[in-house]
Amino acid sequence: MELTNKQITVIFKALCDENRVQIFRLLQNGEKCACKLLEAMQCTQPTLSHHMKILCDSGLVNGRKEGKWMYYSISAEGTEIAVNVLREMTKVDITESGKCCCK
Amino acid sequence: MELTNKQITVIFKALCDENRVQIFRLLQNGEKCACKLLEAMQCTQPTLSHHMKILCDSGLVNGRKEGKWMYYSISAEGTEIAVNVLREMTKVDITESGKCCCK
DNA sequence: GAAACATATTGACATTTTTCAATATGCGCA
DNA sequence: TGCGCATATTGAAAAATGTCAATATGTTTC
Repeated sequence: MELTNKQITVIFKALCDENRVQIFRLLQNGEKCACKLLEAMQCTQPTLSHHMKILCDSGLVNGRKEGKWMYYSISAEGTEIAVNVLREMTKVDITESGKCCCK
Repeated sequence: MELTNKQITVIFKALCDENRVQIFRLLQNGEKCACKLLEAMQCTQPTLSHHMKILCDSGLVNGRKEGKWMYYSISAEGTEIAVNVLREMTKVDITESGKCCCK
């Protein structure tokens, strides 16, 4: 379960764009298909598709294909991992004696 | 305590860059001055300064000036806020009846 | 099979981000 | 005061990211 720094950035890149934050908001009340998301967003279909790819690659969103429709939802597992990673990397652990000194 | 989408992206942008992830790692065992961080990083001083600005602006890192030295540390409050924001925005809340349907 | 539809991919362009060299600022000390 | 050191800022170039029009892929229906 040890992620590289690179993998960590992939997770948080998902949350770095205002449009993608808005997409999370739209997914909070359940799974939505791409066309519904597109209606609500102010972007073109290829742009939405691009954002959904980044979201899915981050693991925070799941994609499910059903016929010609694509359904997206927030991933409970991905979310859990992201919270744990954030917690882990911001955890302060002062085991070394003393603090940094420059004098 | 309601953050805008823009403000949320500022928080997570801090975690979007491999160098900044590495900086978090360096700060995990306590406050460090800029010169110590610079020693450990593979970048120039202006680049480090730039990353530290982004980290401080995100609220995840605190900066403290002491004479000509600058000390940085992980912010417990900022970390707490970031975890809460992440939790909040990935929380699924199905209050609306039924799911999205495209047919 | 062909037409209609939903979504993905490609390629080009614009914007943002990262990086560094050069320079500025601010502090301590002789 | 003036020098040396630590850090910040500026400006420019390179790299990454976001965006769209055009096109491709895959699915359903007739």
